[in-house]
Parts: sequence; C-alpha cells; structure tokens
Amino acid sequence: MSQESNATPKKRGRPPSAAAQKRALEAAHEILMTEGFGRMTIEAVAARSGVGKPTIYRSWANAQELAMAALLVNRLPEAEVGGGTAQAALVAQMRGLVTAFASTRGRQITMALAAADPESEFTKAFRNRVILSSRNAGRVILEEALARGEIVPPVDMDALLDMIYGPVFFRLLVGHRPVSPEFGDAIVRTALRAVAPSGA
Amino acid sequence: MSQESNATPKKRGRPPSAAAQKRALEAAHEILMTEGFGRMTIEAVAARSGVGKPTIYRSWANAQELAMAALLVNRLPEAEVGGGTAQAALVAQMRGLVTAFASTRGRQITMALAAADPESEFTKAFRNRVILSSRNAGRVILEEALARGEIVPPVDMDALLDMIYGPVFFRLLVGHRPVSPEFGDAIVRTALRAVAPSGA
DNA sequence: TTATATTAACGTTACGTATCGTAAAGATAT
DNA sequence: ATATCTTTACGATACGTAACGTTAATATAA
Repeated sequence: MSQESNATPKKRGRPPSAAAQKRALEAAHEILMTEGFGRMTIEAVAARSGVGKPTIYRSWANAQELAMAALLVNRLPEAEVGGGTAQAALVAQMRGLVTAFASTRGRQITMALAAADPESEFTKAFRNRVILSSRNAGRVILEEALARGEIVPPVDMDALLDMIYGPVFFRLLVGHRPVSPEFGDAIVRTALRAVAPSGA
Repeated sequence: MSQESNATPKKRGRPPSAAAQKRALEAAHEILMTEGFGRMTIEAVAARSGVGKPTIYRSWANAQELAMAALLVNRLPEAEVGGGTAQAALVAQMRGLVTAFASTRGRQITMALAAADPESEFTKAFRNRVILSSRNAGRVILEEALARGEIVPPVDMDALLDMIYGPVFFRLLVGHRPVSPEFGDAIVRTALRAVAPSGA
C-alpha cells in the first residue's frame, strides 16, 4: 500500500463536469414532464440548461438515451420484500407502482421505451432498472411464498409475474381504463387466487 | 327514392383517387415492416409510392396517423366466440394473437401506439379496432362462461381481461421474454384458475 | 369548369458534427 | 514555489442534412 505505479494513473486534463451533466438531466426532466417526450430535443435541453450541445452528445448518443437517463435519475421506491404475506407485500408494492406510473411520468417512460432502440445497452439498462425492478422484487416475494406453502404449484412464475405487472403497462399504453389503486389491488388478489392452496 | 335533389348532390370536379390512397398505404406498410416506424416518413412514403406529399396530407394529418392506418388495413383475425369451453376459446384466440404480434408487426404497432397522441380520434379508433377487439371478444367469452357457471364470482371482469391481454403487450414492449404460444397458453390457464369453481 | 393530383420549392426545426477560443487540472521546468 | 506546458472538457457558433408541413404552378380527369 504505497506505490502508485499501476494504481489509478491520475488523469490529465480538465475533468468532465458532473455539474453540466446534472444540469442537462434536470432540464431534460423538466421538459419531459411539462412538454412531453416529443419536445424534449437536444437543442431545447441545451438552451434550457446552458450546457453546450457537444457536451450533451459526449454523454448521451441521442435524445432517447438522454430521456431515459433523465427518467432514471429519480428511481422508483424499491419494494419492501421482507415480512407479511405475499398478498400484503405485493399490494403494498403495487400501490407504489401505480402511484408512480399513473402520472405524466408513466406515459413518458412508456414512450421513451417504445421509441428507443430495443437492442441498445442503454435501453436494456433502463428496462432492468425502471421496469423490471418491481417485477424482480415480485419474484422474490412469490418464491418465498412458494417455499413456505402460501402459494402452491403448478406455478408458471414468469407468466404469473407478467400477469401482475403487465396489466399496469397495458392500461398505461392503451388508456382504455384508468390505472387506479383499486385496479392494482384487484390484479394482485386475482393473480394470487390462481395459485392459492385451497379453493378459498 | 328516385330524385337526386338532396340525396348525393353529384360531386363536381375530379374525384379523390382511391388508388392513390391505396398506394400510399401499401408503401407505408412496406416501410414499416422492413425499416421500422422511425424511418416511415411522409417523404419516404411519397417517394416509394409515387403519391405526392400534399395528397398524403389530405388524407392523414401526420406520419403517426398514416402508420396506424397502414397497420389497420390488414386486420387481425377475429376470435371465434361461439362453442367450446371458455378455456378452449381463449386459447384459440390467444394463439392467433400471439402469432400476429410476435412479429415485426407487433413491435411496430406498439411503437405507433406509444408515439401517437393519446387523445386523437385516430388513436382511439386504432386502439379499439386493433388492440381492444381481442379484449372485447374475450369479454364475451368470459361472460358466457360466467352465465353457465363455468367460472364463478367474484370476478372483476376488467381486471381479469387486462390480466389476460396485458402480458402480451408487456412482453412486446419490454422484451424481457419472448411472446410464444406456450406463454399465451400459460396466461389463459392461470387466469382461468383464478376464477374456477373448485380448487381443481 | 372545377376539384383533385403531381411536382417543385419554400421556410422551419432538429439533427449530429466540426471548429473555435477558453477553462481547468496534472505535469514539468525553473 | 511559481510559472509555463500539455491535455482534456467546456460553451458558443456554424455547418450540411433530413424531414417536417405548407404553398404555388401546372396537369388531369369528371
């Protein structure tokens, strides 16, 4: 623990400005929430934030990636995995999810996701962190419930998870019915009835 | 019914060309399927079809509407509502749905829907005809099953329907798992187990 | 004759890139 | 120690391209 020979070769030159990135992300988020995805152009973000276009392009390849990064900053609250029944845990989580997505934010996220290159690494990271994090937490909850007999086989776990989390995005995308807390509750209740031990 | 006095006032001048519309729709559809929604620009459609831009704009307000119209031309096959158990009917319908959407077409539809103005009349028509037609047919199937006791209360019909059709679009949008026929089967099976009479 | 079709061009917006001079930080020499 | 390289990022500006949606001019078909 002494020589700096191979440890961190000390970068030269002006360091990238974290403040500039932060300002760009904030401006992007503001535009997304007030004017929508279609108006969140790189030029608009540059004008609003005072950050130069080339600086923005140095951090993000295009407007879609910047939008996803901006939507990623304020994460959704993580689900409380431990304690209680699976139903209680899922209902609590679903309440948070519905609150977070039944808003401008939810629509913007859906649009960003649909518009983005599905193969891009950025898109995959976004999906995993924003969309699938709830689903992954749900998997933990359901596997624990399965282990202690609260739910019973046959359980097609992936199908069951998509039946719980898919409807929220379906309503968000199609807009035929509102995304309400009661809706979230009904989804969880119905899904769990399909894998309940008795016919209760 | 004879005189043309107030019925059909005999249009004067050159009539709109149905052929031009058709050519534009075909070109739009081809571009959607081969190059994707992002590259289906009005100019590209005009160039490919030989129809002038102003003519295209006379029929559709923007590229989104043209895209939806093009996707609307070849409708999805309607579900066979009558006969058999609810499970058989839903599985058959879901097979068709999965086949139709587990393709370029499905992704294009999802993108068009996410990108479109949710309040536009065109968008609403598109949702009703392309997205919700399956769901509506499913409602008929399930209500008949409910009437003859094949499924039993409590049934939150809207939640149940979204649990059946939502997951398909969820997978299409997020792309975390493939949309396969087996997946469709599992969804129908699991959903019906939630409303089955006994604990079977 | 009159409404539509086609073509061409228009102004606008945003794209993504290149270049300019400046700012900030480590390296180097006095 | 302090001044001067060197390197890298910065903000500003301008560029050529692409597509937008509109308009004017001409051709064409009832």
